[in-house]
Amino acid sequence: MSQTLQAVRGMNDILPDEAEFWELFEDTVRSWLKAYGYRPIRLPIVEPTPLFKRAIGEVTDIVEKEMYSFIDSLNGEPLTLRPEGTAGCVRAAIQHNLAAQQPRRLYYLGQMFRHERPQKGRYRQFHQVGVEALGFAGPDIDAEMILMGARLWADLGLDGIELQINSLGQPEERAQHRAALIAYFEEHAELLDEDAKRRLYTNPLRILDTKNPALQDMCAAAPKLIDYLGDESLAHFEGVQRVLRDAGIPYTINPRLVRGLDYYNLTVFEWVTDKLGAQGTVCAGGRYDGLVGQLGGKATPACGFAMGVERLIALIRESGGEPAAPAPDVYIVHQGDAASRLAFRAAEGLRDQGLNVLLHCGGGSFKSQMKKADGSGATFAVVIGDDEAATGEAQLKFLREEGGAQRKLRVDDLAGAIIEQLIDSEDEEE
RNA sequence: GCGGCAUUAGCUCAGUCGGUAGAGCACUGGAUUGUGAUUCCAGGUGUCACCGGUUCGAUCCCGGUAUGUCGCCCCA
Repeated sequence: MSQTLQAVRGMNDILPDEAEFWELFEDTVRSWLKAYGYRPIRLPIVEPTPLFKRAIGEVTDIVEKEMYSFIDSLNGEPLTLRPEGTAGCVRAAIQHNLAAQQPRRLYYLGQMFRHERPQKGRYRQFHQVGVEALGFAGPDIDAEMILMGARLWADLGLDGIELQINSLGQPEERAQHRAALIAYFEEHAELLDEDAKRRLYTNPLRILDTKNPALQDMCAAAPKLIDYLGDESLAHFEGVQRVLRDAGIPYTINPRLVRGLDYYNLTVFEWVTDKLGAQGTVCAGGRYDGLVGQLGGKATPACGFAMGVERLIALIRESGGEPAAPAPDVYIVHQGDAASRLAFRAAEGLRDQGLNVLLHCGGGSFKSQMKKADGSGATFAVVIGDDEAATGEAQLKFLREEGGAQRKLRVDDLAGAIIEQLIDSEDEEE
């Protein structure tokens, strides 16, 4: 294995077997999004670096140490490979006034980049489906987004994905809580470990997430954000929960659920599985009412979430999902110049009728060609040799049974015969 | 970014107490010079991840690097 000809660490090739599986996944996702009225938006992978600093927050891990940022050597512009999708989506919405007249439901799908240490479910280039709703203020859209998740898991045949929700309140409520929290931790400074000390003034909420057992009792008694929420925030949170209860969606309120990005307020939620090891969050999001204004747009309430495609696909695999390799309807076997010319004509004629056709290329004996025909999974083989070519005919052989029947037909009659038999066998299956 | 474990054929893996390596699957050809999946026969397709050290000799021992993996961190 040469060291120079390798993909960049943490950036994976998705080979055909896997890629077909991805396409099936994407088909499911697109029709699911359509069912909720979401429309696609396609955004650049590269954005100006300041966009992410302003949107995500200067002191977050993402911005501090995980972004692929560089200076465009041709014009000196600071650019960054997008580490998440919301910032770019909001930038586009502001630039094109998307939410000015009416609320918008938008989605996108594509790669994101973060320079983290690769691990299962965590790669440097990874893919997300992002879903954003701009211009909706009430808890109804938050709740609908959560219901969407539940439906998608069902559509994908997944279970055991658990919902956690929390409310971060409004910035001023968070600020009060944060001050109280820092004061509380300062009182217990002698208990704090190095990690906690590092975060004390940058991201004290994260201390609550500690896995250090020595800190957990102290954290359990720390000031709770929910006690700092005002009536409006509490009502919003209750509004979300009422829809969840009506829909019969089980959830747990996780007061320690904090987002890694600064722009969230009010509702935050996460869908988590315990089947993927350390990277168990497959979908997460929340409300970000301040972001549009913060990025220079007219104040617009907003809510969104993102799903990790690699993680969901790993989970589908974990649950026994296997891609059914798509097989052609027909494999055309041929030998000799005249036969080859007739084979091309036959292949295009069959494709005209909507059939999927693999035309054998590369020569070889009938025997080896028949092996490839079988290996392709095709339902039929069409065999054309000198004899058939002389009369404009072809042998049509059914491959999906032992010693499959074979009959000679005019090339122009192949499509009709094949389609007829395909329909018959579909009827039998039903 | 930190720590543990791993890396042998296209794939899944075995093996060599240090003497340059094997199985299954897959693949190629043949068993009827025009027919597959079954069966039989033949074929190894490999820088034993890379670089260096120890040694008469290293795939094996040691060090470094790369990549993967598990956990930490972080997060989708």
